[in-house]
Amino acid sequence: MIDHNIEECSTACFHPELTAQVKAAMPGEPLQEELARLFKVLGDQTRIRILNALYRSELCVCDLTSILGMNQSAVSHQLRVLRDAKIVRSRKQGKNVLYSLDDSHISDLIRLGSEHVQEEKG
Amino acid sequence: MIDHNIEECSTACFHPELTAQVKAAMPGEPLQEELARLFKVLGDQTRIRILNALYRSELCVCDLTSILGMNQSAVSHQLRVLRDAKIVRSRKQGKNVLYSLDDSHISDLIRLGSEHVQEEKG
DNA sequence: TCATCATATGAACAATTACTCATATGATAA
DNA sequence: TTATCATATGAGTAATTGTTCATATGATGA
Repeated sequence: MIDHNIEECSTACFHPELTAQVKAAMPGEPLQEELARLFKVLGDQTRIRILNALYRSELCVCDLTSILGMNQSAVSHQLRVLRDAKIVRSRKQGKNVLYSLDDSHISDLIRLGSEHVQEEKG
Repeated sequence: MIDHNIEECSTACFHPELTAQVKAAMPGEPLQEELARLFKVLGDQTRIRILNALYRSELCVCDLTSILGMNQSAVSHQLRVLRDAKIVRSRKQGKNVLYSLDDSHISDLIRLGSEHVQEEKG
């Protein structure tokens, strides 16, 4: 849904050849859309806390409820978001459902992001 | 604003020692909050497209306007979000303002995220 | 079977957000 | 100075989202 009614800068403002080069080198829209969706899922404190917990151990919903200090419904809703994004995986064990991280990339992303955040503070 | 009225599971449901261990090993809340904020900023397709463009070259707002096919106001608003998050940097050159990535961690994050997304497709 | 427990989910609501429109700012050129 | 151009920004709005409440599902044990 890209609007092509661009108000092009009058003359010397923009750099046509550079712009064309960059435009040609850009990743495809579907990839960028999925990438944004991935980051959006990571962009919530509750979900980050869930992932930081699951990074340390496989846990059932009830454990997470206790660790996060949130009610079960809220936790389950966020777990669904993470499951849909294939960031966490679940398996049943009796009455419980155990969750764990689905993908090593995710912990790498969290590690890298944490480094950035920590360095920025200094 | 953590609610401590947790409905603790009756008995054998949750694993107290494990839960305590994980709780103790969790990163501090401020770090997790900032991390979530960082990912939230990355979690928008327009901003991802801006970053993918700036990854390839320093560009003025007008260039970005052309590359993204969006109007100047929308681009400037998103650039502000990125500037506030210290993800991009700007410098004046005549009437133009040139933007570039502020931090190498960001391109690493985008690279890593892209890998994840691409592998997931297969 | 029925009761209970852990988890999942739909609806509703408040808060946030990305875009548009209009206008302001600040630099250059005449 | 005044006009013009590139960019920034405030207000308004539609869409999205995180939480809560109530309820459903599905497994276990009696």
